[in-house]
Amino acid sequence: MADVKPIGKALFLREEELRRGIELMFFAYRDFTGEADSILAEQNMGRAHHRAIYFIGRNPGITVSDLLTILCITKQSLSRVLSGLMQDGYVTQKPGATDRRQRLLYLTGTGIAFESRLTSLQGRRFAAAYREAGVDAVDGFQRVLRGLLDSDTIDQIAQQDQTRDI
Amino acid sequence: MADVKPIGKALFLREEELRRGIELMFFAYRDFTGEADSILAEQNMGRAHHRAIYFIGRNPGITVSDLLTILCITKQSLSRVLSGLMQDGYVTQKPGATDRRQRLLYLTGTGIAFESRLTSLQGRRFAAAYREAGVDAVDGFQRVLRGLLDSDTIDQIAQQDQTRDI
DNA sequence: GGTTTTACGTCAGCCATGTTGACCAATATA
DNA sequence: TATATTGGTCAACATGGCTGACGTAAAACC
Repeated sequence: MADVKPIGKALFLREEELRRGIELMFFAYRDFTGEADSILAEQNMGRAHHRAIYFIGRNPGITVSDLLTILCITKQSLSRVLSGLMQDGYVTQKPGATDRRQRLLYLTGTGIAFESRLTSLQGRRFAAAYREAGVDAVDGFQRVLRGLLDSDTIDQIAQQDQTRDI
Repeated sequence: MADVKPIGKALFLREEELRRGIELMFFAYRDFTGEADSILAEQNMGRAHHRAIYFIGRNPGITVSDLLTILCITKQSLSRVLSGLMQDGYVTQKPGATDRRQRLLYLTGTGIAFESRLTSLQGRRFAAAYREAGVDAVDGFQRVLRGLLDSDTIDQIAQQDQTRDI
């Protein structure tokens, strides 16, 4: 029976492997974010706050519209989160030097400390996974993840890298 | 200057690599789920429905409590989603043969077709990423993702695999 | 056989985070 | 000066998490 339909068997294995990838993505993302989520909850924040803090910390002086482009949410959703973060003293803004309509976003000292706490937590998880899996695995991991991206996202990441390297 | 603090430099590269992982996870997960999200939206469903449909399809006859264990959400959250799915004819339940308190969950024909549509969409994305990245990369990808999991999740996945192989 | 535990459902209400649409102010630019 | 852009804000809504309380049927146990 097993030898009669080698093609069917191959397809079955293929689907099984694809499902394994889908499921691993789900579980890994959940566990990866879960740890940070509980720290955020202590400060009455959610993932939306985390994302804003992370990308402001990563791109100090980023404009609101650039942050919107990265996060792919509406202005209103971001605005709500940002007002909270500014009120609680994690983020400050200052008008753009050339274009004074822009409000460039920065983390405060508190914000920097908090970002660092969250990122090192997630970083430790990654470091452990990388260490277990080995260097070659890390390369493969990143290659596959990049392959999962929309082409828009790829462009966007490339652009961000350029901006940082100036 | 670059040669004076090789350790600092190494740490910088390390942090940069960890951040790259964190960001790739965020973008890849978003893009990976985004495509399915828009199909789900057409049927007035969200990701919660997708997860339920997926895991019921993957484990036909699963009990509500086992599904809760997989999803890690509250009974009430799942209940809301399941009632909707049963009302709309994607899912049916039947009492357990040995334990009649249990309500074993199954996809209907409609449910199977819908699950298949969503999974093949996500599967195609994975297949493309796997193809681009190569076989070794896929192995590395899966090893790193498994390294990101909580130990509870690892046990849980192992147990699911056993159940399916019976 | 009676008690306790388990599996599941349901009602009410809260919160975070996403959405749309409309509208306003300041400023840059053609 | 007219128009476009950047950003904020208000109202209203949906989804999907959560808690707590309570009910019911069936299984398990003493």
